Amino acid sequence: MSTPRFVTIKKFIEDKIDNGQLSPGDRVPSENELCQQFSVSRMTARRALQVLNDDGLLIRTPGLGSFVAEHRPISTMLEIRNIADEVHSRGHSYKAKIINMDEVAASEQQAQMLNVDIDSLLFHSVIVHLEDDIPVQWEDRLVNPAMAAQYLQQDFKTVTPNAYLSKVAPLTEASHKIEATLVSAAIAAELQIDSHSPCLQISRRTWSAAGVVSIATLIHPGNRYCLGGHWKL
Amino acid sequence: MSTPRFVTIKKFIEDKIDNGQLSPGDRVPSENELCQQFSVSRMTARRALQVLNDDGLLIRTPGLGSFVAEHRPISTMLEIRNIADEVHSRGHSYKAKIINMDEVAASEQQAQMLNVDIDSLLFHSVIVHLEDDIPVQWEDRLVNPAMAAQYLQQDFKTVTPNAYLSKVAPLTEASHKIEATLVSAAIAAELQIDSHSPCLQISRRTWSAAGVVSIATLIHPGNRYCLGGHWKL
DNA sequence: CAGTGGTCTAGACCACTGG
DNA sequence: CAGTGGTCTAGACCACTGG
Repeated sequence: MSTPRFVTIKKFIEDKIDNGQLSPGDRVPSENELCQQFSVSRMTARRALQVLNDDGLLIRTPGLGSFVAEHRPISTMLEIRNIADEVHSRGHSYKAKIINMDEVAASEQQAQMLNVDIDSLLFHSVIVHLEDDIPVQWEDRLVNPAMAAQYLQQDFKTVTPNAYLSKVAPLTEASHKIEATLVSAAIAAELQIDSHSPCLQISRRTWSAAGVVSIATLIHPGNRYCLGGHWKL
Repeated sequence: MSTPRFVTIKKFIEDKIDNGQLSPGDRVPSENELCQQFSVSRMTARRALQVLNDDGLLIRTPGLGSFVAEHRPISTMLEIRNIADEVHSRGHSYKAKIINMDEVAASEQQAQMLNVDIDSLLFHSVIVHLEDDIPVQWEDRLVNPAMAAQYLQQDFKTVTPNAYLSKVAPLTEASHKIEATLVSAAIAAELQIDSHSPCLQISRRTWSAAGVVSIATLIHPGNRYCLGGHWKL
C-alpha cells in the first residue's frame, strides 16, 4: 500500500502553493520537467497536474504552461449532498462524533412537520461531522419511524444518516431554509467556536414517495463552510 | 476539432443512465468490454469511466466493476429574485436608500472576475433595501460598463439594479457563494443591527450572453432574512 | 481461477503559444 | 522553431473480488 507516484508529485506542488513558494499566477514545472525531476513517464507527471487542475488549483494552457490559479476553489454546489462525500471529494478525512441517539415524543410543531400524531415517538440523532478532525457540521435530525424502522440501529460513524435514509427511503422532494444564526454555548463548544461566531444554518425537510421522512437542522461554523452554486441557461 | 473518443464513450454511458436503460446499482461495461466495443486502448476506455466516477455518476470497485451510483447529485434551485418583488409578495412596502453611485478603477481581483482590464472604470452602486422601513439587504454592486452603459443614470429608488440589468442584459448564467459573516460597523449601522449580529452574505456573479455583467455582494441581517428552496422529483 | 479497476511506462501525433 | 498541454496506444504489474 505505497503512495502512488502521481500523488507524491501532486503533494510536492500543493505544498509549494500552501507555503507560498508558489503564488497565484506563478508557473509550475511543465509535464516534461516533472518527468525528469521524478523519473516518471509523462502520463504520470501529467496526472498530478491534471488532478490539481480538476481541483481548481492550477490553470493549464496548451503552448503556455500550468499556472497557480488566482483563487482557491469555492467549496460546493448547493446540493443535497452527503457531508462525508463532500469532505472526501476535497481529499480530506471524514469522521463523525455521535452526540446522541434516542427517541423523543413529537411536539406539536414537529408532529405537524413530519405529519404524525402529537406525542408519537420520533427517532432522534445528534451528530457532529468532522473534516480533518475539525468540526464542520452539527446535525440534529428527527426521523419518522414509519419510514426507517431500523434508524437507531445504524452505525453513523460509517454511514451518514443522509446516506442511510436515501437508501431505505429514496428522496423525492426536499425543502430548505438557509439562514445566519448564533448558536447555544453547548453547540458552540461541540463545534469548537466562540458562541458569538456567526453560523450558517440549514433547516431541511425531506420527503420520500410515502411522505415526510425527516427534518434536520445542519449548523456550520461561518468561517469554515460556505455554500456555492452555479446556475446556467 | 473532433470529439475526443473518451468523451464519446462517456456520453454513450451517460445517455443510458439518463434514459433509464441503466438504473442505480446496475453494472456498466468494464474497461475491457469498452475497449472492444469502441476499439480503443484501455487507457481511453478507462478515462471515460474515470470522468463519470469523478462526476459522481459511477462507483467503481476493483475486482467487482463499475456501477451506476445510487444518488445523482441534486442541485437545488436558488432563485435570483428581485428584492423589491420579494418584499411586495409579502404584502410589505418596499423602499431603497441610495448610499453611493460612482465609478471605481478595477482592482486586479475585480478585473479578473469581470473579465476586464485592471484599472478600467467600473460602475459601482451601494444600496440599502428596506421592507416596511426596516433594512433587509445591503447591496454592493460592480457592473461592467460595456454591458450596461446607462447604469449610473438609472433611478434605483424605483427600479432595482437587478431588474434593470435583467432588462438590458438578460441573465444566462450565475454563480453564488453563501456564507454567514459579521459585518463592519459602517454596514451594521446602515442595516440598523449590532455589529456582532450574524449576517447572511451572498456573493453573486451574473453572466449575460456577451459575458460577465456584474458582481454583487448582498448582506442580510440574520434575524430578518432567510433563503428558502424547494426541490421536487 | 479469470476478471476488475489502479497504477505506470515509453512511445506517438496534434494544435497551439511564444520568440 | 522548441516547448506546451490534449489525446491516444499497446503493452505491463498489482491487489483485489468472486466463483
